[in-house]
Amino acid sequence: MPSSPREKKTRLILDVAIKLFSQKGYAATTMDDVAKTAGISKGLSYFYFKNKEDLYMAVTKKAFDELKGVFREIFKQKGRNGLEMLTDLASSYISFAHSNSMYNDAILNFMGIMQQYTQEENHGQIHPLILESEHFKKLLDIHHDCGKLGIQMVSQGIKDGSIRPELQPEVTFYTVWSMIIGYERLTGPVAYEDKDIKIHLDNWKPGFIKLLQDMLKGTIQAQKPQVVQASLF
Amino acid sequence: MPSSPREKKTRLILDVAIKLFSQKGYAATTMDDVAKTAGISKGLSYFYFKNKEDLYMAVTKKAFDELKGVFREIFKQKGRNGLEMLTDLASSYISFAHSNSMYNDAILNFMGIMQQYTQEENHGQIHPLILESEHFKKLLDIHHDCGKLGIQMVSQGIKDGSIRPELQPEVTFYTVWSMIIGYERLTGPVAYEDKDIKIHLDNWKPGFIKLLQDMLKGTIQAQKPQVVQASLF
DNA sequence: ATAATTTATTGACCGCTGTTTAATATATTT
DNA sequence: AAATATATTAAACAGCGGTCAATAAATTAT
Repeated sequence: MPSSPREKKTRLILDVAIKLFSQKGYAATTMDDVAKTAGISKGLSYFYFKNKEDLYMAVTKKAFDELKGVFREIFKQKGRNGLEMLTDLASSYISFAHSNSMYNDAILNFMGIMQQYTQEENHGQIHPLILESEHFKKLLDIHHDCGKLGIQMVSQGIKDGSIRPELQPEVTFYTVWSMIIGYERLTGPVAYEDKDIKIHLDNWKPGFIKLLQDMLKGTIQAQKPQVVQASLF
Repeated sequence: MPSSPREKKTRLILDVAIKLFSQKGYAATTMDDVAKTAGISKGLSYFYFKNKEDLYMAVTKKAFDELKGVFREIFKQKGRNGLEMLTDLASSYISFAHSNSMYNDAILNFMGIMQQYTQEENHGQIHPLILESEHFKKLLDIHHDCGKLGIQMVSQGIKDGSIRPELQPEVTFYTVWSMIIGYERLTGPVAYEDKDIKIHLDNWKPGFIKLLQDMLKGTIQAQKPQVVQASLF
């Protein structure tokens, strides 16, 4: 890791951006702000990053790098079946999103852009500079890598019998992923008291995880989970 | 419905905003744009709406009104069990979001704001003018109404035996709601071709719905669904 | 070593856009 | 008809993203 002076300064700006976005949010953070905090002129920021969105995409890439790390960490641990992996994934993502809500926002934002990107009719709504961003292209790949890892977890679960066999791994994973993403969007707002119906959702998570597991185990309780790797212990 | 001249002009601006936001997106639509298209001066827009975000909140309220309509429509139909209602809800929301992606964006955006709103540490990140917006307060209520209707659907399903009885309606509904919200965020991006793993998700929806139903029916297949109301036909 | 060229860096400036405001016209009430 | 409240406008303001010409620093070539 030689880390050229150029890379160093890029990182400096990036770190400042991460800090400020976390503190004040993306919209409320100005480019003057970033430059000032980094101790450089505003113009120089635009030498290292094409524009504000490009900087945000760089931050988003950082977020996805960490997310992919979570996926890989879970996947590489031995002695656990697919169901346990996916349970862990849900749990870990929730922790991840809570400990770093700015990263979560960035990920969700990117998914929104991707959605428009894949819908012809709304293609033009995306700021053209985003699509040119090098980071954006990389992000498409990283996102896809996460998907592949998740699908492999489901496949693993089907093999080891912890997940019911008739499911299609791709469909199943993305359904699980939907749940997780959606949970994060709702997890705060739902804790809203009411007179008519008592909503006790301070601890919604266990019920959520339970439902997720039941969905994966399925209606047929026939086959017993057989751990593929007893391994190591 | 007297519809005073003031209400009329408010509606006019709102309709123009809906049209422009749908065409160009919220960010790319300027207030000059809105005013010009509505045939009024820009300053007048600020007489009817506090600011741009307030206008967006008004648009978001329209979106939630329609959404609540979907919830109520499904709930009031007789002769259907809870599971069918929730299945229909998922299906209808997906259609709703596809036919009007701007409304979907507005709803998702609002959920993001709510999330920050309920997290003390990020409270300050919300633009203070949003919280002052009359529409924002109303939105909190409408969102809650939707939640109540959804919870009642689950309760109904437990009563009529179409949903497994040990579930907590609140937790279950919000888990279902998470799935739906998450699905919409992912539904485009996922259709991404790959060499290693073939992902055929052009028609992910049926699998998604199937998993949702299985989750609700649960592992115990014992009791047969008994339709509560045969009614009317 | 020195010239030439590429890479960093600055600060001033531009234009757009959300927002405000003073002035004014129109409608409503007294 | 006066007084008051409601609409409406045009101009101006301020902040921010983004650009650019000038220049300094570093690197390469001669």
